[in-house]
Amino acid sequence: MTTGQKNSGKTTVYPGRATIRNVAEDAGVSVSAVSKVLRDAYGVSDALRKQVEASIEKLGYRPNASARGMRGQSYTLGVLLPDLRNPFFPEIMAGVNSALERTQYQPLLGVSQSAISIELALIESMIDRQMDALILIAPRLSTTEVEKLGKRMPTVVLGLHNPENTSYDTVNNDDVAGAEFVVNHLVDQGYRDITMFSLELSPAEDSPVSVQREIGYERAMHAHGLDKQTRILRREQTMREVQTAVRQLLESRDRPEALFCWSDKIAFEVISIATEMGLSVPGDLAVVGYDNSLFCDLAQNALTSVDQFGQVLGIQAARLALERIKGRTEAEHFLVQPRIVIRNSSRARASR
Amino acid sequence: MTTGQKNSGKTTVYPGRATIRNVAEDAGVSVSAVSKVLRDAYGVSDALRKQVEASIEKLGYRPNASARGMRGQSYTLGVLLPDLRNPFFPEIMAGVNSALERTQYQPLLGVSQSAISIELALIESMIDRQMDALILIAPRLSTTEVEKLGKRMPTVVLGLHNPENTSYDTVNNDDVAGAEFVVNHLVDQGYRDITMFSLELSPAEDSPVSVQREIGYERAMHAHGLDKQTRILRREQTMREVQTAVRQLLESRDRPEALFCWSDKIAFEVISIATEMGLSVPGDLAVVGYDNSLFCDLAQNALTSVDQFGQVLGIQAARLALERIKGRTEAEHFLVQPRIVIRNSSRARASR
DNA sequence: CGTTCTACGTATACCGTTCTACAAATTGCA
DNA sequence: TGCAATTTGTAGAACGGTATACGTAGAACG
Repeated sequence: MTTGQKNSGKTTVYPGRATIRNVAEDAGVSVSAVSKVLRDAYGVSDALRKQVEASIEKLGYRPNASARGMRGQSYTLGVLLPDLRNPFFPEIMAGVNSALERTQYQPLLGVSQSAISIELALIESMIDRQMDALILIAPRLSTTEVEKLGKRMPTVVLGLHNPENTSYDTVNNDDVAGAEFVVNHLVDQGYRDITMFSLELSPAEDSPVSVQREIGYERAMHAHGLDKQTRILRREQTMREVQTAVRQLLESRDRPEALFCWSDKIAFEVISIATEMGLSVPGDLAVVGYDNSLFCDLAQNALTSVDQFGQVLGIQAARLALERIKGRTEAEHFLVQPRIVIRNSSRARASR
Repeated sequence: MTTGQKNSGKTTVYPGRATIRNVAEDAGVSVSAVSKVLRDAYGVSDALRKQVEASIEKLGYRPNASARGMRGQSYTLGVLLPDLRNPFFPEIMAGVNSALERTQYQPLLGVSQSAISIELALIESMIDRQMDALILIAPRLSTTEVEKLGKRMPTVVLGLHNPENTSYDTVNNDDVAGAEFVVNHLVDQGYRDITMFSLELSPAEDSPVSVQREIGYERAMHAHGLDKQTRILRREQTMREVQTAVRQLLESRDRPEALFCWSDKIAFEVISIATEMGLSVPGDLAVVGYDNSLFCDLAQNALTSVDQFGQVLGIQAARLALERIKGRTEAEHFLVQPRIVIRNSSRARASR
């Protein structure tokens, strides 16, 4: 029979809430009038607005986002993060949040665990949920796929350089400049043999930030006449991969004087392994990171790092997303100038 | 009339997608039939199912979650985090994600920035968005408010002990036991003068985890006859508050031998300040944290900490939420037994 | 004074699902 | 064979908003 479902009906266990119709009735006006007030649409007298707003207040009415999503907007922005463990991403979110604070829009996060399959599923699922726009943070997707996505819905991307594309906006810090700052600073402190620890790319990805940072690194090394010392080590981001590579590098005869890591996360790992091996930082090895994340400031790390102003990036991303929703269709590309924050991990090299 | 304007008028710049009607048409069946297949409902022959599934596949159809939300479920779970910067929360999320991986349900995160006003707004906004259930992680809300919420919709709470409540489920680690482990371990290592650094509560909050950990601390200290050494320092979670308090404590004449911090985040800060002051850990001060978060393992921290199995907590929370959605109404309370992970920061005390 | 604007409101057709009520076809059984 | 029971499928009314099309006053204008 299958009649059993006791809580089947729509009334379920949990009580209903005021609808736009209730408000209209209470205010003695039409449903359309209420809708107009809600949307701040044309053709509403002051008196009507007051009237309706009073009823809304009185009934504690809140519009149902699903219903809205069916016809117009859902007032929800989807934000896609690869990983919550990277302390840089929270900064961006803080920016997004603060930019949307006083608007009707609500950002909701999805976490892809750095897996491209989950990333794709998450994007689809956000589209299913009628998100008004998507903010992708450091996506694994290829630029062509993101470009396709941008044609489907308003899209803003952080951490993927591609100024030529037309269908989506980008927000980035100037990774080339950031890397140049690092090399210049290290050279300044007396280091010459500077290796870069970068990210191994899967074939699918094409222009994430690490590539830009490599360009900046190479360019600056070249400018200082250090072509012979130029060395880039690339590894996937898994702990095991990173640890063995770092250990190997630090144990080898030609251990560099300084190591520029493409992210703080890697740099912390480097400090850890160096410490374990009895090497002192910066005495035996200078270390520089990228992101200037929370933990750089702790004395046990004291990590020199490039600050890319995550909050600013987040604020701009939110702004661009809202503009897209409002109707802008030409792509816009925002670039923040980073700064280097100097700490003990790159202190001047003692002359030998 | 109203033939099939394929692009349906208002579809703006972005193209439409297949609807349940398209699928029905393509498969040559009724809309209800397709809906039944989607919901795995009673009264579908094998042949029909095959037929419909083929069309779904062919058209790349995906149900619109907003439309679903209007009638029944939205297949979305809202997860509320106070703060992304705390490295413990990602663990929980990983658990939630993995538990929902193979289901139709999608978890979406909201971040309250540890502000009770944002937390409330976020909860409302998730209700507006027809979330099927809410998972609150370490909420600032009082238990009474959460209780009210639990009557409105399926709710699971992490990090708020209240086994007596009836309207919502809880998932926790045994904080009392965890704190006892810490004290027992420190005593074992030869420490006697053990201070606890805990959390200052606003009047609104009533039983967060820190209180439970205080109870465990006090109980264990008492069991070891260390009532006279029992000392709890409470501070709000802001960096400034914590730093000045720690500095003061470490500078004072009666600096403790060991400091048990209610969270890793605090413990890292303690290590930093101690390092800055020239104190060695554990030589001059043993430090223990709580959460066993990612960075404990780094050699520069080497922080002994209590592992509360965040992933397990997340998995259980997701399970309970799904059960609630399915119709369970009696509250369930899940408790995980934590374990202590011993590292260098609490190494045996050298006898004086 | 008749006509055209403009400002303000309303009626109502959707949007894409779910799910109840019901019809039709098939099966079971005496 | 007749009739009830079961299985399989369909029609169509919601759900709670949005937005178009339209009606109705006054005001402005010639």
